Amino acid sequence: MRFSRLLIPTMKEAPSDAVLTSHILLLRAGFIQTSGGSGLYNWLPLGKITLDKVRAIVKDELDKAGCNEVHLPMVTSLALWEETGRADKFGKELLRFKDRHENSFTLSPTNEEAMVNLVRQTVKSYKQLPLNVYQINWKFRDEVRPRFGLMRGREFLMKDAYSFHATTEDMEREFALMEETYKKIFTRLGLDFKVVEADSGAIGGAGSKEFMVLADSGEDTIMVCDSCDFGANVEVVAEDESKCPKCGGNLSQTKGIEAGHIFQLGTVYSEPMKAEFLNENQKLEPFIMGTYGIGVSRLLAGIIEQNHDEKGCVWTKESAPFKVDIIVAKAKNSEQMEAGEKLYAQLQAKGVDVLLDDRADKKTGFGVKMKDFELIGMPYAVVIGNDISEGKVELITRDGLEKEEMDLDSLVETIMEKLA
RNA sequence: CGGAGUGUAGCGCAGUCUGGUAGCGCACCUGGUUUGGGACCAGGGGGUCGAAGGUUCGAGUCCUUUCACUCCGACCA
Repeated sequence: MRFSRLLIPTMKEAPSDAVLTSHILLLRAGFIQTSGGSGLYNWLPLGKITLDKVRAIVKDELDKAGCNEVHLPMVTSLALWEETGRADKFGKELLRFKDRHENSFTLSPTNEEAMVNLVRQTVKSYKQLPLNVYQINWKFRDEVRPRFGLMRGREFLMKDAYSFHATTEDMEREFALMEETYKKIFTRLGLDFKVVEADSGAIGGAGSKEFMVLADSGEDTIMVCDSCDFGANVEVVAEDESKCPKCGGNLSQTKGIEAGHIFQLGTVYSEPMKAEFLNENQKLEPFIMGTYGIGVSRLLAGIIEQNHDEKGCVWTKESAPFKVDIIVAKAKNSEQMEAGEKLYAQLQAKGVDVLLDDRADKKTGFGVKMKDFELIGMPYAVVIGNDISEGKVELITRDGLEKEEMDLDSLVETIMEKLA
């Protein structure tokens, strides 16, 4: 895409009410903007592109693991919530309203009931099991205190998956598969993370694990073992405990952002909702369930909390809105502009997501383009400037801001190697 | 929900104590000069000062009420 045609309102100064690094940078770099209410954000073009990239990675790995993507309405009948008693349990966080016929509804904060409803009216036999259905959809929680930008908004994008099984053993197999799948997703996104034992909270069920993006700004405190892979939220391990319950090693405390959470549910939803299937002995049994969530929009905040410097965002390769920013230093110089256009077409032909900074207005000089590149944080920039007459350009790596002079002839090849 | 703050142009702020015609920087528009690190000069547009009520000849400023937002806490897939 062309910078001149994209709405990218970068700012020198951030709104004074933003305190968290990721919040400040995402606002300043023009990814999101406030939308007139606490915890509500407009997703501007760069933010939408990036969110879609992260979403695509989540979808790709889930589909490979055999999950079925579906879409449920954001508006759920309150009657479903009353079947499990969670209408009361969720309290005011559940935003309720009535339609013109005075029927009660809610904006979905999570969808256990709705998904169980989908399955109970579709799946009748053990032969249809196991089944893992998911959606990536906007959720709404009327948080007591929304804060920190995308970290705790009221509206947020969440991937919520639900698995249905005939036996506990099969559910545990799926739980392990989801843990591996989540590890692949977090690894592809370039995140430093830790899987920890967690409390099941309002969702209920037996075992649960959280995927923590390690960051000092995280809202959760976790205990990690220095000699094995054990980790736990302080909710489930005493904070003063110093020995690992698994191997006896030393525990130390750190902070994390909860970006994923997987649960072994059992029948806590299927029983009250009478979601049952016929087993091979022709007997009705409730589904054994698991549920698996990822805060997709929160992941963006997590990526930036972990990857930034004093100049701006440093997106990881798979999350970046564009992989390469072509900076045409003087857009009115036809030699530079033509070289930029040619490189843009070449990279596009190779399937590289590339941004051409073709801005030619007199306010937007070389300095502005560089500052925007650094603030937005694409992995690479190619500067096409005065040396183009000798066939030379500059390649800048955002992480570390290392610059190297390159021959334009071999540039595409070099970039493809770096992106591989 | 408890505690602490803040609301003045798109963003950052001054002005409020001590009432007297609404200001500054950035951004935006016009013209010119610039052009490898957020340029310069000149001119210009944009405001019911969060809202309502009150005091006063006169309120951004004083009083009352209210709303919104932020931070700390409690809460939280």
